[in-house]
Amino acid sequence: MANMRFISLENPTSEESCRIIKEGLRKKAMIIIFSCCKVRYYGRAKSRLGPGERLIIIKPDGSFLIHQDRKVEPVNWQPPGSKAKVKIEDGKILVESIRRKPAEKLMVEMEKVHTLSYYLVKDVHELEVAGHEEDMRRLILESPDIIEKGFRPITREYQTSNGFIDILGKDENGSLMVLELKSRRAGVSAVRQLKRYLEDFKDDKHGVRGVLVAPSITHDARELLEAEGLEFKSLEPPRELKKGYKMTLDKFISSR
Amino acid sequence: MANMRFISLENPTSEESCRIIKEGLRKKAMIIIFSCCKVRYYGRAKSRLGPGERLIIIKPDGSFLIHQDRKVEPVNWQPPGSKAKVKIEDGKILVESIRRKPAEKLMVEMEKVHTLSYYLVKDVHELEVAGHEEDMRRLILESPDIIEKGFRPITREYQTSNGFIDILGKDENGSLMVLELKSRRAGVSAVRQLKRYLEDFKDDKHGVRGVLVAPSITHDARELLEAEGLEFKSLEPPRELKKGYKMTLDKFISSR
DNA sequence: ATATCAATGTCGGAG
DNA sequence: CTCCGACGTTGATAT
Repeated sequence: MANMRFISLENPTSEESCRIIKEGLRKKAMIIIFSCCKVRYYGRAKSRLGPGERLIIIKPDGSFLIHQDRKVEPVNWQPPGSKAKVKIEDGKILVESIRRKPAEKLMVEMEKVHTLSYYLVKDVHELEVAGHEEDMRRLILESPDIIEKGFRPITREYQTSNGFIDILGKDENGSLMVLELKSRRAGVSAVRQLKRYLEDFKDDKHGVRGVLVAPSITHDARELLEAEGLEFKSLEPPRELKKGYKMTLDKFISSR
Repeated sequence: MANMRFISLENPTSEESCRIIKEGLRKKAMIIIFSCCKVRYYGRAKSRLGPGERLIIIKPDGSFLIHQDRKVEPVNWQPPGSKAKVKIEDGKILVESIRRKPAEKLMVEMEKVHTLSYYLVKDVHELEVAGHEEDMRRLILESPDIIEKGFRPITREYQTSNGFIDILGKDENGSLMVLELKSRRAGVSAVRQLKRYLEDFKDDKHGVRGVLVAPSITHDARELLEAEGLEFKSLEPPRELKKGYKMTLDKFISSR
């Protein structure tokens, strides 16, 4: 059993639970508890959750999650870097997690632990994702003609008094073009954002074109856009994952 | 054992795992799996996650979470309403979760299941929270003098061409006041938002005051605010939970 | 179903 | 450390 990478208990006593949770915290394990509990939180906001059965997760990095049987979001949580402590009070297990700045405290009082386990986790891989606004930006900078024939980018992240323009460029006639990128369906707020950027250029002699670039646009946004004399260019964010990147990197490292 | 509200297995075979997961899905249980797995996702974006040990949660409402040993957010997930299926392929367990609209698919391929359990969850309570923007709004509408002596709200959620104003009112001299509320430290984006709302009123004869109401403000936001002739009022969101609300409601229901 | 907006948003990157 | 903006944001509410 010396090799055991995890421990799992059913219906442990409070004393057993307390001991195992402490052990898990000391070993920087991922601790999983299914129990009937009450929860209180105080910090940026304040909350209270009456008794019920929930899943509690304490991660090696200090992240602390309490999940109900619905929704993707935890009902209560603490971020990475938080410090957890456990003790017994009136025969019940109390788990606290504290964050220093901002000062926040999460308190879990367990009536009954159904299962308790901890795991010494081996996981080195990071998620690889494609399809973000940044992927669109790269695509446009590499292949500007995707926007329209003759489009030439000048800068990315150009600062105006109303925030940063995603891409600034010129069309084939030399007129300035301000591109606002959205990786998802664009709403009126995206149009308003584009409109604000253009305020800095309203004295430009050649005239300036504002172009919203997104996979699609809502009805209201389209109306506002046209009323403001702006343009829409439909573009899907590229969803290409780099092929074999990690493999190559691994090879490089192991072959040195 | 007929009363058993949960099942928990250590190092189950693929066949056992598949059977138990199916059973859990059928019973609308909360399924918890700790396993070495690879993950792929395709939908609004696309992602790939190489092999590693992770915690997988399938909730009765269809929510599907994959948690690594760090961070609060799941590395991959599906929202409530998604449909999960499980099968064995090449001796490995494949779990898929599909969402119809937008079309999204999550695929988990498990190399080795360390623990597998499911729970028939009893949890009726909802979280009670205080400290939101809405709590600030209520406080101001109930006690307008908190903003300044003589302040009188006219409407909440007043619509402009640039979105909804949180609270519109008048000061003791009859000048219009536009309040923008933030329950957290306000940044430049909050000031820009307030600035936009005021555009609709720039022709007002009495002059209009724009007031950002938040517990604090960033340095840059303060500078922009002052340059634009706007004001800042420091106000903490009240963090008062209703006392004994549920108790009273329960009593009411049980006493009918 | 769609659109809008708050959130203990979380998270990453830049200054 | 703070600040700023993107996110497969999620979740709730109003239309």
